[in-house]
Amino acid sequence: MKEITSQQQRVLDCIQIYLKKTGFPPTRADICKELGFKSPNSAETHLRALEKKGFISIESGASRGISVNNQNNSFGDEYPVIGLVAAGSPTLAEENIERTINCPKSFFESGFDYFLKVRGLSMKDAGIMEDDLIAVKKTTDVKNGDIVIARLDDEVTVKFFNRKSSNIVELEPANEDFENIVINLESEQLHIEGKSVGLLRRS
Amino acid sequence: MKEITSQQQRVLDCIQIYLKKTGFPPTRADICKELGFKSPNSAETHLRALEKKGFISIESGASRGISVNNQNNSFGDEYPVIGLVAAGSPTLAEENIERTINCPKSFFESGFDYFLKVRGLSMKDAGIMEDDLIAVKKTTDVKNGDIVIARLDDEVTVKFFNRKSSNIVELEPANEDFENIVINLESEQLHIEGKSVGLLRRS
DNA sequence: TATTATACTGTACATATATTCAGTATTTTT
DNA sequence: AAAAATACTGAATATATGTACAGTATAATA
Repeated sequence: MKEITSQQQRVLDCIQIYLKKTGFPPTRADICKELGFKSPNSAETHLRALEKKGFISIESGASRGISVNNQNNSFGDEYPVIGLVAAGSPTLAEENIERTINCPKSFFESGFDYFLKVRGLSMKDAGIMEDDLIAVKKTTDVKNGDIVIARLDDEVTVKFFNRKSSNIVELEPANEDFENIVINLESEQLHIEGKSVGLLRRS
Repeated sequence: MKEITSQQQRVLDCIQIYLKKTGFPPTRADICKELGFKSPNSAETHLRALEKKGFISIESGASRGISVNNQNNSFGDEYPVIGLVAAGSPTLAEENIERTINCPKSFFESGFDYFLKVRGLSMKDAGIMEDDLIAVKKTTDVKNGDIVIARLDDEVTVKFFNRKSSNIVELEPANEDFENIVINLESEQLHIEGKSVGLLRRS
């Protein structure tokens, strides 16, 4: 993102204010009226400069086809909420999507991919309760102590990850009533779906 | 707001999806293309119906001049994050605002007013851990069992609310290591700041 | 039973709008 | 010193787009 000039900043501000006020972007003429330009080409050239520098995108030919490239304050993404199905189909299968939640990707620091609805209390001492929504980032890059979403055969589970040796992994619950799951990677298959990067509770 | 028909809902959804995807509203032709209509007038009549029912506004003559009448704008609002100061100044004083989080008001079902950053583990069995952010709705209308943000003298605390009788209120922690706080309203002042309507954890 | 709302197709057209071309002038970069 | 970027005015134009008009048909309402 190159440097913006003061006039280009005025145009960019104008677009955003117009958007907030009306719900749709301005035309070249609107920008001229707002900023006192007398030719639509004044707005046009500024728009092209802003596009070139990456601040906006312009859809060619479309009227009011301006969109501001701002990931900070745009709530634009629908993230699926997935039930913790005990057995069966892969995690992101459509039939498992209960609903979606509108939330910016940056809402959880390292970004995330979906929400997982928690069943049971096996992680209660880590503050994860029934029906909580865990923000899951899809990754296999997990460290000891991470809360991971793991699949053993067809069972999906949320536990602390703890690699004991190159072949032995322990999945540890945060609840006295549950026991550690010890996995020998030579004889058993462990699939790491992702790790928890946050939590959302709506009560 | 009158009742919406299923087709009108499809058109409304189409507008919002288009907005999310492109950053600007669709034309009549865009809606037709998306929903399979063969005449722009199909979109037009649906739009007029949606306008009449109050779901959208249309600026006459303006291309793509559609705005969705939605109280939670695509831009979220900035909500303050407040530290749980053990003693002193009123909760929403500016010097207590650590930072803000951009989030739509409707993110927690009943709406909320600010985030409270939790200190200590007195509510750990309710799944509330250190540094968690509680979404607080400012209200004095609380029921037994609600998690309330209460102020006793200058001390702010988060506990379960339990009214024992007209004069006696108990504030109950969710942790064996802590004890109930019994308040006689005749001799002591209890101020209910609000109640928890959700929780956000970023780890 | 008449009327209104819903739900479309299809055509037509005025105008809203993007976009190009022709200039002028100043500042910044190479 | 030449080239490129910035910052405009002004006019022209192709087309993108809203919107009206003419139909058809069904369901809901008064």
